[in-house]
Amino acid sequence: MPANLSAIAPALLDWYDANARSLPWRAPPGTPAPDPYRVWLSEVMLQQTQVATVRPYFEKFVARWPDFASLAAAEDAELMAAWAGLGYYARARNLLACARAVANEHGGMLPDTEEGLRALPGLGAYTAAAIAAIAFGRRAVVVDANVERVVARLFALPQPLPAGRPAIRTATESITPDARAGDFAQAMMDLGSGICTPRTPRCLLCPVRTECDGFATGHPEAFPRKAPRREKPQRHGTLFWLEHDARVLLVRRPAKGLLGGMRALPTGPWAETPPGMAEAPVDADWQVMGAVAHGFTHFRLSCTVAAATLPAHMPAPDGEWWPIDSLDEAGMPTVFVRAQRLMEGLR
DNA sequence: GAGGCGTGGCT
DNA sequence: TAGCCAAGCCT
Repeated sequence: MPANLSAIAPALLDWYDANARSLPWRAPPGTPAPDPYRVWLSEVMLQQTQVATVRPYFEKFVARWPDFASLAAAEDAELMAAWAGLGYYARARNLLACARAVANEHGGMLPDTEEGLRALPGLGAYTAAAIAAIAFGRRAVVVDANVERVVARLFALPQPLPAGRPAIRTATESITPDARAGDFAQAMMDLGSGICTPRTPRCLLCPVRTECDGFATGHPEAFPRKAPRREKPQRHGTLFWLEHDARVLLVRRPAKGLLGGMRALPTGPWAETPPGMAEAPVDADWQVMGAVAHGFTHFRLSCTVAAATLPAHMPAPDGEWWPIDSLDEAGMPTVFVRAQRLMEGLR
């Protein structure tokens, strides 16, 4: 354990006052708390997603839906399309459910306690604590992947993740100040993303280097230790590009599961071996146009792209005929956009 | 507890 | 360059 626990928060807050990143959802250090709506929206977008990726989505969302009432009134389809490309699409479904709960059951106001926030869709232990601290000034123990790394190094905690999480939480609790808990949390995350980085930490720039047991070991990058990952399996599939009258057939994927609720090209099964034209939307003269690859969280996907035109006099299958010229506005996940780009390259 | 669930940046 | 990793949540 670091010799002087009480020195960590003041040193970190001083550093934050001078070095805080300027972010569109963040109030400058020392100023009144930012709009809870913006804090909530940014925190959900930032779940497992880096700042640079989130920023343009955040700007687009607040311009279009500036508060809970406007977001609660959005159509599911337009919300899902606006989220396309950001990933983890359950977040978008929960975002809408949460906005509607706030608008309809909480008088348009976000609960201002960790417990109240935790009960809302899409808000887990981390996000509830972060919003309580950042938007409402509550003392809350905020632990994300950055904080895990910073704390595991400060305390040189030897236990591998995920088993070591309770010890990390206890250690974080021991250095969280009563005042400015929101700034403290954001300072820890700025430190983790810019200085206390995973591979090669910039310890010479670190404001708490002198308190850091991991630095003292000479190998801070060794913390936190992690259990080995499982290998990702390879799967194969077919994406179907069915044209008719300068339009292409799109479908809505099932509400839950992979890419749930998103607009997409029709697909066959994603299996261990290439499925060929199984489950094509119509019986047509399918031609293989190329292939696209994509990595998901837990498997890799390699897809054949097959194209055809709708045979004359054949009844149209279920789905939307989307104008090919405006396909960018359909809001499809990335693997389908890759297939779209492939087809555009062949025109 | 462990696995499902996206995507892009970095080394 | 091919992993590794990320402001996690839900079941």
